[in-house]
Amino acid sequence: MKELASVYDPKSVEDKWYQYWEEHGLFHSEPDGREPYTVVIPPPNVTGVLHMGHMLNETIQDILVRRARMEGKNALWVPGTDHASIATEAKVVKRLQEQGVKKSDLTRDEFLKHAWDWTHEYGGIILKQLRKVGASCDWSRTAFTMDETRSRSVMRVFVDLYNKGLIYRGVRMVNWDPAARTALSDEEVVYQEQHGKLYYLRYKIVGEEGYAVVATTRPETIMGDTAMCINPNDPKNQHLRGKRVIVPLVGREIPVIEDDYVDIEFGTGCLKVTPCHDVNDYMLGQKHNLPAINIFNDDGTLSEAAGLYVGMDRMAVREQIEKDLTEAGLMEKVEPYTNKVGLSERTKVPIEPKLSTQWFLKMSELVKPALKAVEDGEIVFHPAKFVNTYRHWMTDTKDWCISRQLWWGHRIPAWYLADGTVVVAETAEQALEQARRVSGNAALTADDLRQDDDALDTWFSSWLWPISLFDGILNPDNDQMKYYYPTSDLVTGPDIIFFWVARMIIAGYEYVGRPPFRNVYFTGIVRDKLGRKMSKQLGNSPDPLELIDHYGADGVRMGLMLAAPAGNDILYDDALCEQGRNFNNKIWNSFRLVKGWAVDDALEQPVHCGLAVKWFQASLDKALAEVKDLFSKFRLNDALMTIYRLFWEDFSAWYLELVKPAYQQPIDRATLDATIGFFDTLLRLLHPFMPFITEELWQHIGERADGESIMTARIPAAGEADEALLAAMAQAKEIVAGVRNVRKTKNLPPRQALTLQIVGALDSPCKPVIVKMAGLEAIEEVTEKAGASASFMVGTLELAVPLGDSIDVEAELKKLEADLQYARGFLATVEKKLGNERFVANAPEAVVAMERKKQADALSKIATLEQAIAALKG
RNA sequence: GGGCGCUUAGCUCAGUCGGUUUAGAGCACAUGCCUUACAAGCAUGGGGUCGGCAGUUCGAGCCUGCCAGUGCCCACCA
Repeated sequence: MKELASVYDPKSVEDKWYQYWEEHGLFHSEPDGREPYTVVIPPPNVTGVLHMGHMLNETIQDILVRRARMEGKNALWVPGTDHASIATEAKVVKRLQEQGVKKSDLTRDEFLKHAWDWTHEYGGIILKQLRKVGASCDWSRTAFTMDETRSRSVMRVFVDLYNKGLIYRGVRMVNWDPAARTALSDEEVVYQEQHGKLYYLRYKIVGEEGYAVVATTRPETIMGDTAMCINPNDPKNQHLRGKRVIVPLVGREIPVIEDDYVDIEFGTGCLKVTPCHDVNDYMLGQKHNLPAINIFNDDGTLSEAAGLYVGMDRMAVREQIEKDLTEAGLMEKVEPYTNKVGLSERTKVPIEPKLSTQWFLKMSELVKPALKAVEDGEIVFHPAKFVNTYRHWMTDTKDWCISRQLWWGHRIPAWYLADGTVVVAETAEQALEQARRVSGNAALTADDLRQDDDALDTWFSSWLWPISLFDGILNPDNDQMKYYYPTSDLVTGPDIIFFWVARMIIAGYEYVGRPPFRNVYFTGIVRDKLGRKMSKQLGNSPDPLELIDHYGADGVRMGLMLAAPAGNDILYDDALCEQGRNFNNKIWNSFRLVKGWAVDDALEQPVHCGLAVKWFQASLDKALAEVKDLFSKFRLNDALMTIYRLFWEDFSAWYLELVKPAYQQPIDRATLDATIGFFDTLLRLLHPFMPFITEELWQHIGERADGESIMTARIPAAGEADEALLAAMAQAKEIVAGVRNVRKTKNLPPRQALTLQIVGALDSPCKPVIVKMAGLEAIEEVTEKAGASASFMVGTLELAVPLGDSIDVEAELKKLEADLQYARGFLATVEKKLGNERFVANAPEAVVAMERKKQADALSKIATLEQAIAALKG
C-alpha cells in the first residue's frame, strides 16, 4: 500500500463510503426476527435548508441508530419532509409577489400548482444535505406529510374525530395573523415584550361637564368601542354609574357598564370595551349583551365599519389617531409603557384577536392517557425536567384551533349544502353520497356541494407521523406497524414539545392505544459562543455544509457532540470542530503507525508488550461497560468523551508507545494481532459518532468482502476488567510522570538513560512498563537513596533519580518541604475527623477504617519526607 | 403574576446513596520539545473552596430555609 499522507483528508472518503452504504442497501430495514430499533425523523420543512439545529439533531439520531444497528438490532430510521402549510405558503406568496403576481389573482388550483412546483424544485434539497452529514436513513421509505398515504390518513382521522364529536365548527375569538391572513393556534403565538405607550383618552360624559378617562394601549380600536366598563366597587368611579359617554372623535354614545373583572388599580379604573378585538372585551360583550363592531379587514387595515381611517393600516392609524386626539383636546396624556405583545410565530406581526368561524378539536379527554403515560414513565423524557413543562400544558389544554385560511395543506373534508347542512367525509364521492342520504335528495350532484375553503394546521398531519409512516391509520394491523411501532427514541427540540411531541403522544393513544415512542431526547438550542441564538440577521449562523467542507462531516459531528448534553443549549465555536478534526487526524495517524509495522513471526513477545496487551484489554473492557451505561442514559457527550480519552490517552499515548518497536525493528505476531484487534474495537466504538473515517480505516485493517461494512459489525460486550492490573498501571503511570517531571525540571535530555531508585520495595507487575516509558536504565530497590538525587513520592512510596553533582540542593529542599506541608495539612484533616468521638461512634466502620488507613499513610509519608529533608540538609 | 430549572477552574460541563485524597474532565493557558505515526503533535505544569448567608448532620459541592444572579415555560390585566 502506498505511503499515506500524514493528514487525514475527509473529502477523499466521505462521498465514497456514503455511496457504498447506499448501494449495498445497508440503511434499509425490513421486519425480521431481530429486536427492532426505530426512529422517525422530525420532518424538516420541505422547502428548508440544513441549519445548525438540524445538524445537531440529525447527528444525534444517526448516532443512536448506528449504535443500535451495531448492537445487533434491526435499526430503521425513516426520513421525510413536512409540507409546513403556513411557512411554505408564505414563501410561495412571496415568490409570486416578486414575479408581480398576487395570490388573490389566482384560483386555488393555480396557486397550488405553483406550490407543488416549488415543492418539487426545493423538496429534495434538505434530504440531499442529510446525506452529507452521514445520516443512515432508509431512503426507500422517504415520506411527505402531503403524499397520498399521509393525506388519506389525515382525512380518516378528521372524519373519525368529527364522528366522535371531538371536532366541531364554531364561532370563537381566535388569533388572527393579518400578514398570513389566517387563524393560528394558541401555540403559534409568541409573546414578546415591547416598548409602547399607554394612552389616556377622554370620553365626554353625556349630560354633564367633564370626561371619563380611559387608559389603553390600542387607541386605534376606539371605533369598535361599544361600552365603557368600571368596577362597581371602585370608589373613585361611582359617579359614572349608569351614565353614558361619547367615544372621542367618533362621537358615538356608549353606556357605562359595571363588572368586577375591571382592575381598579390599573390606569383610571375605566376600561373601554371593544368586543370584536380583544378576548376579554369579547367576554364582557357576551355577558352584557353589547353590540360588536368589527373595524378591521383581514389584512389589518381599517374596514368601512370603522367609519374613520378606512383602508389605513392599524399601525399607521395608531400614530395618526394619537395626533388627531391630541389636536381635538381628547388626549389626557401619553405614558411610556412596556407590555407583552402576541406575535405570529411565523410572520412575526402582532396578532389580532378576531371573531371567526373555525374548526376545533376538543382536547380535554384526549389529553388524559397522554399525560398519564409520561407521568408513569411509559414514555421517558431526557432530561426529565421537561416532564414538568409537559404536565403543566397537559393539565389545562384549550381546544385546538385546527383550521387555517390557507390553501397549501390538507383541505378540510367538510362540504356544505345550500341550506347550510354540513357533511364530513373522507372523499368528495363519499360526501356526495352522504349528502344525498342526509337530505333525502338523491338527485344532488357534486355541484350542489361546496367544500370548506380552509386547510388544516400543519401539525394536524405531523401529529400522526409515527403512525402514518407505517400506514397505521389506514391499515392498523399491517406487518410494518406491528414490527416497528412503538418507535424507540424521538429526538427533537423542546420548542416543539406542545406543537408536536405532546400531540403525537395523544394520537398514539387515541389511534393505536400505545405510545408512539419510548424515549424522547430533547436537544438544546445551538447558540453562538456568546450565547446568542443563531439568526440570519446577526450573521452568526454558520452553514453546516461549509463546516463539513472545512472540517469533514466526522469533525463537525464530533465537535457538536462534545458540547451537547441532552437539554443543554450548546455554545457553538469553530474550536469545537477543530477539536473534532484533530481527533480524526489522531486516529488516522495511529492507524498509519500500526500499518507501518513489519511483523516477525519468529519473535517472542516481550514482557512489557504482553503486559501492555493485558492492561489495554482491561481498559477497553471498562470503557465498553461505561459507554454502554452512558448510552442507556442518553449521555452521548459523556460516552464520546470516554471513547475520546480511551483512544487518545490510553491507546495512543500509553499502549501504542509501549508496544511500538524501535525504529525499523519488527514487531512480534502476538502483539501485532492484539493491536489490530484493539484498533478494530475502537473503530467500532467510534463509528456511530464518526462514521466515515471509521469505515475507511476498518476497510483497511482487514480483508473485507464487497458489501461488508463496519456499519453492521458488532460492538463487543464488555468483559470483566482486571481491576488489579488497572490499579498497578495507574501507579506505574504516576511513577513515569514523576520521572518525566524530573527530566523536565532538571533539564535532562529526553534520551539520557536514568536509574530510578525505589526506597523500599515495589510490588508491581508493571516495572517493565516503567522502565520503557520513563526511559530508564534500571530500577533499583534500595534501603537508602543516593545522597544527590531528585526525589518524589507516589502515594506512600518514595522514589529518587540519582543525579550526581548536578543536584540543586536548595530547589530540592524547597520541593520536599512543599510536599511535607501538604502531607501535614492532609493529616490534620484526617486526624480532626478521627479525633471526633461522634465520628468514630456514628460513621460506618468501613469509613472509619478508611480514615485510619489515610492517617497511617500520611504519617508514613511525613516520616519519609522528614528523613529525606534531614538527609539533604545533613 | 404563577411554575420549573440552573449557578463547581478563564470557557463548556461531570460529580451516583451525604463518607478514598485539601473537588474531576475536555478545551484554553504556561513551559520545554521539529523525539522517524501525528506541531491538527509530544511531555510537564499552574489554576476552583463548589453564587451568598444560615441550618440539619459525627461528616455537606450533594439535604433544608432565606437571599442574590440567571435562563426557560405558562398566564386575558386594558
